[in-house]
Amino acid sequence: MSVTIKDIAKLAGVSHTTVSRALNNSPLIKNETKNKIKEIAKQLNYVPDISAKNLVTHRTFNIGLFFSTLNIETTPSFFNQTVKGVNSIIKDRYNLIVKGIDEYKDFRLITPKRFDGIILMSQTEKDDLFIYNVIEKKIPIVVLNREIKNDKVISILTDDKAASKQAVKYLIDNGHKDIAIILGKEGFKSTEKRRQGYFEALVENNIMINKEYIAQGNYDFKSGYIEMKKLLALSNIPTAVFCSNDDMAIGAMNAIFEAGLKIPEDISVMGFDDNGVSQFLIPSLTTVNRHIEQIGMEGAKTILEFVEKGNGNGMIRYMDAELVIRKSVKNII
Amino acid sequence: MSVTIKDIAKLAGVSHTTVSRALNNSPLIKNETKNKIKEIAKQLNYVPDISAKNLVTHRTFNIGLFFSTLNIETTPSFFNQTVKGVNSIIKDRYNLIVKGIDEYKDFRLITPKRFDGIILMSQTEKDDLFIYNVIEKKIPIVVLNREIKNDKVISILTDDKAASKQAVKYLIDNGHKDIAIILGKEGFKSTEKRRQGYFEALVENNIMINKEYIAQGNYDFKSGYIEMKKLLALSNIPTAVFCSNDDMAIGAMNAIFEAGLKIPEDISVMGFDDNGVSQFLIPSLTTVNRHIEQIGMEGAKTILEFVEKGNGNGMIRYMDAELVIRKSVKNII
DNA sequence: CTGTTAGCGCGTTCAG
DNA sequence: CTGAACGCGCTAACAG
Repeated sequence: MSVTIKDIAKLAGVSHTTVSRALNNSPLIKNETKNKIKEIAKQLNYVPDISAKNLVTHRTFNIGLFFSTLNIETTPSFFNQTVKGVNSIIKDRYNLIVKGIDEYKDFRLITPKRFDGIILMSQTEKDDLFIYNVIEKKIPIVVLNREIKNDKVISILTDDKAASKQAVKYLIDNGHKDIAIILGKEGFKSTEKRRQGYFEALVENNIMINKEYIAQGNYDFKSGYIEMKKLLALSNIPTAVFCSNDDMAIGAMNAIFEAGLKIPEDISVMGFDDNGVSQFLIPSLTTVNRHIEQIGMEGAKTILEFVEKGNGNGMIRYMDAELVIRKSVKNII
Repeated sequence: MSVTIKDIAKLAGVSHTTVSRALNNSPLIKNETKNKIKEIAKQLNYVPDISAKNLVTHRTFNIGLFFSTLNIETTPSFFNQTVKGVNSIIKDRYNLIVKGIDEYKDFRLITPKRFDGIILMSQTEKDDLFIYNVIEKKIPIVVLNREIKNDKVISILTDDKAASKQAVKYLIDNGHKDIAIILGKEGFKSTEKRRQGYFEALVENNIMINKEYIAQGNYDFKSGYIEMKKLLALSNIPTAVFCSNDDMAIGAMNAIFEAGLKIPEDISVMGFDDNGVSQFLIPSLTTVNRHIEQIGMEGAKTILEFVEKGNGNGMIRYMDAELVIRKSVKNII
């Protein structure tokens, strides 16, 4: 059997209580005995029995990292960056439990007895049910990527409007005026925010908004392809296209190549997300990096503080995104 | 406070032991009382306290999924597929704890008290230290992606040799004879296996092996680019290149485009891995899919059996890979 | 078939 | 500053 505080107690000639206190750095214990006990613990390679500890402290040292789903809708690099970011903070202090919400039949197993705190990388409104369930059970929660207005939840997300505005501004700075946009999925907040950024950039630069240049995509590869085809069929083809995410940008690029046109010579393409593929495309895609990994890190720091110090007042935090200039946009001035 | 078996016991007018047994489907309990107790438990929304349970059963319901690292060397889609595959089997029965080995300062926290079993997606020999540590502590382990010869560990991996042989055979079937290979990182088992497959395919088809066509890469994008440049500088340029992974294939494609050549018209390119990017390239990359997700699923099934039934005799299982035909290889017959 | 009793390893009163 | 005694919620002997 593994060593317990009792074993240490015997060796140190004290009670197990003293050992417990010493190991937990209680101020009640003399430094001398404390050090002695710690020394013995180290030599015996003592590792606390987490279950026993949890039973009495009501903690678990489990942090849950939930995604709306682990399926195709979650981009690999998005997923990877999030887990990486969170784990880089959590390290071995906590267990990081990675799950898709859709793997749970019901939420009975989501309890404070199983999770000290939860980070949710939320991608759809359907997650709200989950979120309210978690709040109800008084489990600390941080929501990434979506804005949740509730005084119990902390949201951390990119300022999509500012980011897309910056992206479109870059196109304008490169001399483009005929700029089309392929929108994301209808009804999504991010779609709306990115659209707003596009509008604002145009308006602030006195460029008329051309309805023909507004295409309704749905964030997937195929919709980018289809909508781009429509844009190419216009009598007045845009000189640049802002795609609301990289997947659609790739679809659009395919459509452009198929039409026998060149990027960026004939038409410039701007993406959004920096999804990990975009740097390898030919030409490499100019896009917006949302620093997902960093959002994961912030989420982790926040939940730890929440869990350990109880600072859990709801708030919404915006993180900056970064324009990544590569080779799919041409300066036409 | 949450409801415990004692609460149920009171309501049912039995002892808490009986409740425990009933809920665990002990054959010692009459069906009648069993049903009654279960009914009450359901109405009270009873969820067992996992810590208390663990304390006495010495189980944790934690399965660890470890990667060599969560850093850049682990491809996002590789990572994503693995987690997805494993979780699709584990579901909510176990907590899946996802970590990079390099997040642990030492392995003191890796104990049977914290993990019922461990799945290791191993990518380097350095993991052996970790593996032996786990074995020593008698934690059930399944190693994915690397061959571990030890009667305590079950390995599950692709038959790289057969797979690369199949890939090269496809090139040959398409009329190619001047086939170059860009090897993976020196010293890696996979590099060697894939090289062997290449050799065998050529030999069996009576094609002379040309030393000039064997380039030493290291699995990364850049090495593919550099080695391809060298191949293009040959007096006798190959008509096809087999790259030992997709990342290098993408690098090679860039080199080819830079040289003003077309794929597949001027030169055919074959990858290996189907890394998630390859389908979006232009042209899309013909490659070999290793079904990582399925390997994850098998790993999960295996570890569960190991943990729950104790079937843990070391063995090595090979999984089939699949040739994915896309547009980067031309038939030149 | 069911209940009584004990104990898992730890933290926490309450006394000293 | 330290220790004795108790209890967290659960399962496992041992009785009946």
